[in-house]
Amino acid sequence: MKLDKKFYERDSERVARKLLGKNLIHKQDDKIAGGRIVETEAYYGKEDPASRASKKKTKINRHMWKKGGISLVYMVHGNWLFNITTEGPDIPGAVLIRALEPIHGQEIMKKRRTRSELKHLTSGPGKLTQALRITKDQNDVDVTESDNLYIEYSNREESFRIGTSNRIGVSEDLDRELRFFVDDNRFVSC
DNA sequence: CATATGATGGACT
DNA sequence: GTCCATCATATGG
Repeated sequence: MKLDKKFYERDSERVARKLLGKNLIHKQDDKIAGGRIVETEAYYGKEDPASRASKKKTKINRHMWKKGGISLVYMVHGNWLFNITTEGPDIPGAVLIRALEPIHGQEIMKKRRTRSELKHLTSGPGKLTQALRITKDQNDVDVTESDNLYIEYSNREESFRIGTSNRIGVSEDLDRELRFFVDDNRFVSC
């Protein structure tokens, strides 16, 4: 079952924590690829110096101000990064998906990554977009409506410890731990 | 136009 | 651990 609008229209930290253990799916050209989310980061608005929404709206970040549940894809250091917007209209926020445990379409993901070790398929924010073939074509998609790009509840009972840390790779972070990951999972990026 | 800038990854020591 | 190739955007002339 897909996560609905209500799931995303909450505080970013809450959404980031709750996304752990859910499955991210992307279908394209009859091929399905995806996996279990094991690492996320929460971003806020003007008060968050690390956020794309801390400055003015641009063509790329403008949908952080829209309703929750919209995909936000942009390029950093030659890699596409995949986020989902949180909160309601006019409250900017997003959650970055940083790592997955590969589940669906392992063979197609190996080809796209030109790597065969499971460990290196989706264990980082730029790696998972390559593996799932997420680019700016998948930007600004309503993931509560799409049948090709969405997040669904796991069908197995989930029980895991959540680890936290500061966010990775940001030059100016808040005095809060806004990175969340499934403790002891081998696909967490670092 | 030209250039600076990353919410990174991979190769290497 | 260190180094640097990467490339779409944003911004200023």
